[in-house]
Amino acid sequence: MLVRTTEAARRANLLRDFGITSSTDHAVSLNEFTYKKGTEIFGEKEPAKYIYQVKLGAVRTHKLLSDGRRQIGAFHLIGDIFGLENAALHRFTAEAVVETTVRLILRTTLEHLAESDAVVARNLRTMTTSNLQHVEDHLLLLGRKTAMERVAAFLHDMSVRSTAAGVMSLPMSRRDIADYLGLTIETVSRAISQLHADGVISFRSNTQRDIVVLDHDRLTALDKPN
Amino acid sequence: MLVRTTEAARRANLLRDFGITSSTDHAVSLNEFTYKKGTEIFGEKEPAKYIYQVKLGAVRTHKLLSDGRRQIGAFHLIGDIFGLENAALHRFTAEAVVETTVRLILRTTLEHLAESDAVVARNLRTMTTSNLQHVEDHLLLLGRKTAMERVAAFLHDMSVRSTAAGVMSLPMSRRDIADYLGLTIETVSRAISQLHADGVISFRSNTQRDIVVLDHDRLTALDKPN
DNA sequence: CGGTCCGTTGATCATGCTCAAACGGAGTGG
DNA sequence: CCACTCCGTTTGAGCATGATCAACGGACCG
Repeated sequence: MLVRTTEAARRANLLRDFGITSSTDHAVSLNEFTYKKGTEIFGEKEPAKYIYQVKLGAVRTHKLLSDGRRQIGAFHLIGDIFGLENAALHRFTAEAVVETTVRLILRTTLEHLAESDAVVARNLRTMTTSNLQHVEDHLLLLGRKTAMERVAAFLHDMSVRSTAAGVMSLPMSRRDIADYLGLTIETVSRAISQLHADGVISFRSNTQRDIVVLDHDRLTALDKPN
Repeated sequence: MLVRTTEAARRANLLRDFGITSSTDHAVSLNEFTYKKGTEIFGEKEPAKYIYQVKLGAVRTHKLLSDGRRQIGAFHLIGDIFGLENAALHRFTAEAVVETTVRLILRTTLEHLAESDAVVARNLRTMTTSNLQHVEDHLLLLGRKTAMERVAAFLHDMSVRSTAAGVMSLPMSRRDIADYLGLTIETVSRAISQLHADGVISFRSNTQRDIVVLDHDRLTALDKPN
């Protein structure tokens, strides 16, 4: 009995770790899996069997045109949920940007849970909504913002999301950033160089992936408010 | 008693008209309202009090940058639901493209209904999902497609959605189309002229807003498949 | 130490934007 | 009924932003 109680508590904790609160205790199986850099986690149009949370690393989701042009929809950092589709099939391909460990939860489990537990259902809707909000904001960026505004918005967003102190370490390549912002790698590189020359950002260590935001206000000013 | 039953039946029918099926009968108040061409139905960041369905006319939803640049997120035609945010505030401004009549339903009513009725909840989720899908596909268009591909995709989509026969009547202006596709009115106009010159489409009547798709295959070929 | 990958920088190009003018319905008033 | 204006659209000419093509350099890795 004691064992069963402990096990239920552990599962409840795992569920809570997944960012999903429940009004009652439920048995939910949570597994972990690690993907090497660049490998596919799930493909577009595959059945959406699991919902994922990034435990360690970073994930990108993208769509492709037949000739190889790529649009990255979002980057998912530690703690973020992804693969939550509310549909039978995934609508993006998900890949590990770097070596990445994810937690998995069966979609059917969560949906079944949502049927009986309004709190879980509400949580799922909230997550879908924040997905939607991000994508909607990205529409405006892709449709109407200049290259510099896009890069500034990206750095600002990453800075807010990933930094505790002033340094952020971008796990993704210039190509990934370019495909996220609807630009080329050269344009992204030039914009970042410009920001550096203007004293808005600086680089830390030997790699180009650690960026310090020196002038946060100037960065946000470059990204036109909406 | 008979009166009450009839009233319940009427309400159930209205709910069904709204595209929301319910497992049981519920009292749902449905109102209609008509907006003049160009008027605002709701504004960005306003409380999302109602959910809407287009009964007659057409609606556009948009976001603005501070300097007036506009991104239209979607056009809603007859039968379409809009304003379904799953959040406290609207994230787009909605305006009537032409004189438009909408059906309204209180968001709280629907949400309350969804709490107890899993079928309603599922329907709401399905609608949110199709919103999400449309926006995600639009990301790819705005980030990676050429002007001609965008216009072709737009005409194809409108043709599929609004046409019974071969003629579609576009209710929105070139400016609206441009702001939807992330282009300028001149570029949209040139692309449409090009399609006309190439014999892919033709114009009906005296106005420029009735378009006949002559070569559906060639139109879809111009929009790269994804 | 050679090779590869990734990012930067430079030079040129092209797609789509800007500016400008003309066109053509729709509506209005003489 | 016709002239007039207004407004949205088309078309043209030149321009600019960002793409393309190319070369270089540093980091990493065998």
